[in-house]
Amino acid sequence: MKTSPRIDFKDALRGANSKVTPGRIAILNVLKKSTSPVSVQQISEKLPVKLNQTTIYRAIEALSLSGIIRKIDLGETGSRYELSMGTTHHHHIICKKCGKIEDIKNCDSDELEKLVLKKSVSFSSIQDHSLEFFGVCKKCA
Amino acid sequence: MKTSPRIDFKDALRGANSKVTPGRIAILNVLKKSTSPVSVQQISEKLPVKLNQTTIYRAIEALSLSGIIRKIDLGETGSRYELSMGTTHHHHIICKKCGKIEDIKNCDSDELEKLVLKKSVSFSSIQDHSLEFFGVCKKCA
DNA sequence: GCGTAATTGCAAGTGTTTTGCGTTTATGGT
DNA sequence: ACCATAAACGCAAAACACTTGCAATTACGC
Repeated sequence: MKTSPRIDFKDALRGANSKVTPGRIAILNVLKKSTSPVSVQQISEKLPVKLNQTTIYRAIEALSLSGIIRKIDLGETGSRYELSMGTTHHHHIICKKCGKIEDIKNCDSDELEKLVLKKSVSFSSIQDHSLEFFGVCKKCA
Repeated sequence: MKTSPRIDFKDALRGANSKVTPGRIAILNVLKKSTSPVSVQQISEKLPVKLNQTTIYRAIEALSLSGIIRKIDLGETGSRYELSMGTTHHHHIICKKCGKIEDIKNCDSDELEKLVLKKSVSFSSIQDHSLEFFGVCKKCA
């Protein structure tokens, strides 16, 4: 009997050699509740307990490095973050009018990376890629 | 007899209802000379005549809006810019070690956008996308 | 419980981009 | 060529995103 693939933040933190602190758990819970990538500002606002912004930045850095969360760049001034564990690599589509963000899943990214590597003249490996689409959502159309 | 598709910055500016000023021409020439997207800082340094940074930012904004240049986001702190006119849409691959940036051309982006639009549940159109790859170049491998 | 290294808070600093405002300049009409 | 005027510019200051140094606190293995 398989246990359901529940996300255990404590285990994830321990696995990353990070201390389990209330602040980090709180940040991860904010990301968990969010349906799309959130900014540092938004994380700060949604936190049930106030955390110093330096602490948030440092937590985010640690969580990013250990792969628990993912940094998302949408061409805005600041970066956004989303939970990485428990989710597969995916892309986003952003409405240029209202800012709505939707996930795009099941794109064959491996194929894409292979193709790009073949086209490149001076690269030997690809580790990652970011692919973001910008358009207009149905509500704004 | 076809005239070669030379880039005329003055015409482009006039076509965008922008004044033709030495500053803007200078900025465009910096971008023209550059082989990869450049930061505002880099633009400022490469300028043959010193321009106030506010002026650079405002020029960049105008040039972006009129589609003469393109904003490129590589997950760094600031944004980069490249000439849009005279080039076709393309992607980039960035070396995580040395920062080298190479253009990736001839990716079938239209196909990709069509596919993504089909997968999306709440979007009705796609205007643009950004696709950046991160890896290691041969020199750094 | 205790010791220690990791984490946090605070204050200050850096880098990027924006805003307000008064001056200068490009350009269309004469 | 001149003039009017809207656009562009320079300067100073501010807003915003993020980083750093350091001292105080806390998680966690023993």
